[in-house]
Amino acid sequence: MDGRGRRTTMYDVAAAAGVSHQTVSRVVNGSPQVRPETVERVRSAMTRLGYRPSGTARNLAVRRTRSLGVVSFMGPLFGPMSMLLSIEAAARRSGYAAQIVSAHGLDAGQVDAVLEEVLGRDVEGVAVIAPTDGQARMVDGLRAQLPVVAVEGRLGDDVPFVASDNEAGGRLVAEHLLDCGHRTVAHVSGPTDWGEARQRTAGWADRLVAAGVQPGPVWVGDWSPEAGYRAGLELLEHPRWEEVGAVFAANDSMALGLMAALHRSGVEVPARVSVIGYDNTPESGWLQPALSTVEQQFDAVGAAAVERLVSLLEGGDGAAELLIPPRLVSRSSVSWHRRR
Amino acid sequence: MDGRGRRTTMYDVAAAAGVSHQTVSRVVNGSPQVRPETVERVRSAMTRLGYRPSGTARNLAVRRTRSLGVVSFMGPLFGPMSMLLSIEAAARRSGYAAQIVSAHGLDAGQVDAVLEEVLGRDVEGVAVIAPTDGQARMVDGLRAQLPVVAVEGRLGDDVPFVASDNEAGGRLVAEHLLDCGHRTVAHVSGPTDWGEARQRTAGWADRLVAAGVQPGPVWVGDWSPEAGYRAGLELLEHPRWEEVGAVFAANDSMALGLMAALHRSGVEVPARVSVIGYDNTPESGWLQPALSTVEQQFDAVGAAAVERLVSLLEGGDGAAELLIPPRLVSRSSVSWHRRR
DNA sequence: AAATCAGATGTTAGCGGTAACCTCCTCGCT
DNA sequence: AGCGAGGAGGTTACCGCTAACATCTGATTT
Repeated sequence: MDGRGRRTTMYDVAAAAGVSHQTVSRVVNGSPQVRPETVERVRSAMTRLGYRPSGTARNLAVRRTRSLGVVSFMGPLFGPMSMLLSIEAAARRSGYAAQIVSAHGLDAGQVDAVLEEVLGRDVEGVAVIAPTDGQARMVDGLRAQLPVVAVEGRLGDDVPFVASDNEAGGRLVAEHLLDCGHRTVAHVSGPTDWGEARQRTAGWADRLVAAGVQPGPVWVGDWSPEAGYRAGLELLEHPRWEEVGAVFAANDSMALGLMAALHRSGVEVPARVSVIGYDNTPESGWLQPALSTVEQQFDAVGAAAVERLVSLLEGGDGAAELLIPPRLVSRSSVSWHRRR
Repeated sequence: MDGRGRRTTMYDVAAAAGVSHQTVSRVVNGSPQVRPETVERVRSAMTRLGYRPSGTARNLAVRRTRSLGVVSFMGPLFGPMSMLLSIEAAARRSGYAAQIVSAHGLDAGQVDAVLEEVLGRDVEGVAVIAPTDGQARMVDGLRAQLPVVAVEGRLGDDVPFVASDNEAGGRLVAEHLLDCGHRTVAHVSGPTDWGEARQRTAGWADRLVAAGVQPGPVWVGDWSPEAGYRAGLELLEHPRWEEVGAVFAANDSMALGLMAALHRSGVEVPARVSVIGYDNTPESGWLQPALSTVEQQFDAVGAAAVERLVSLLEGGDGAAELLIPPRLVSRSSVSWHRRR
């Protein structure tokens, strides 16, 4: 800015350095077509005047913003949060800025406002972290306008989709429990309108059935510790409680609540019943007992999502679907089943 | 975009509706100076052609971007993460977009790159979440260019600063412990180059001293559960361990690790020793025992930060400093001290 | 009926860059 | 000496919008 509030432009620098604005532009963009001494003169004029190029003007001229929208439809849960960060980092590595817009509520008005918002920022593509159903249709308008990739929640068959393989995760859990000799296992699932929750449950059930084991009683929670706690109390009242040797909670928070309920009722984990969670939050290894769980590779998912989006922008066609395998983290909350 | 890749502009819409581009502009911006039927004609042309206004061009013309930079210098810790989200939400409520840039590392090169990045996006102001020292000087260049507000970590005396009142939080802890009859309390602090850590420690120590109690042994951790665990093990070996009736961990994660260590060694919490944390993470109420802790009002801090920044942009002068009081959450990990 | 006025719309000139094309100069070569 | 090539830099025309001012109606005033 100069004295009268006008911003310092290339033309000012050009005048000060005794060259044309185009030469200043060349210097700014590191063109080799400028003599070193000229570069020096321009550089010094720039710092003397405190010049900063206008990204806005540049974007307009080149007709690119190099920015991606990231819309996230939920609060500060561990998973979604980690995704957000990992996408931002991946985008930056690819030379794009991430325009993050997060909406906690999910009502139609909200969703529309968020989409308007992100569209209005001239992003070149959008990654939608939409783990619950019902956002799919609302996002239709978006898809018509620019490349979209769905992360963690499917948005429709024709939208490229990247996620952690929750079905595989569920299977991993079932397998681990079977390996440990468990034949009756209960489950506290996530909300049924979350694709991730359904898939974890499905993978788990499938694997059990494949082994000739009947999936045990199931409770539906909302990811919160409290939901796990309530499920735990009800589990203790369940007619088949005596037979239950293990419980699979669909995330670590619910596993925590569940263990709290069991503990309060004097039920020992893993001596009487094994517990396994999902997420591998930084805390889970330090719970009592240390929680066995499944770790998702958020970084890989975020990187893949950005990569797909960028390839779409560059004219490639995004492969339909990519699932990143999770891995089991075995700790002490699961133990061998001792037949009673 | 039309068939040949040229984007649909106001002029296209204008032509299609038989008006001038300026009238289209008026319609887009909801000017009352346009006849309803004209509005209708323009609107229909817009949807027919799939027109989207270019925010970039608009920003250039009005010479405002209405966006704020938010730079965050650390990883996915609960506190910083919550701040990020709350600032984004507050900014959006005030009509600004938040340009989030987060850097995990802190070396000089990194910091400069991040600042360049955020400056290059034409933000009007910047909120810096810089909880550790050493970023202060690096941010000097920024300050010269545009309004800056520091969040959670002071950036220098002349930079407006908004944070949760950590000293008050420390005092709250000490007071609570004193109220419960504890006279010897140990402390696992955060890293000493975090202002927040130092202030929690200072508030805690001050309050104890004011009550004529000598602050007990102190360990320095890095916020991780593991650090808490190690401190716990060392605490058990400490010559004065017998006298220690309570431990204040500077965040919930370390409190968790600490409790794990105590548990593993057969020390009962809170029967033998009380433990109190800081942060009130969603999980802390469900630990065993439920963790007493201090809750920070991240939403209020974020809102205040944005408010200050916006007021600076509008020519106001930011008040120097604002501290938001935290509140104590009393649960069962702290109990009355029974004199032995 | 001429003058006035306000509402509705059009015209022109930027905003701060980049792209494409053009000019000028110097150097090497025949 | 004449000529072409290429390096260094300048000119001009956009990019897609808004601001400011100009113009044109038709209705109202006198």
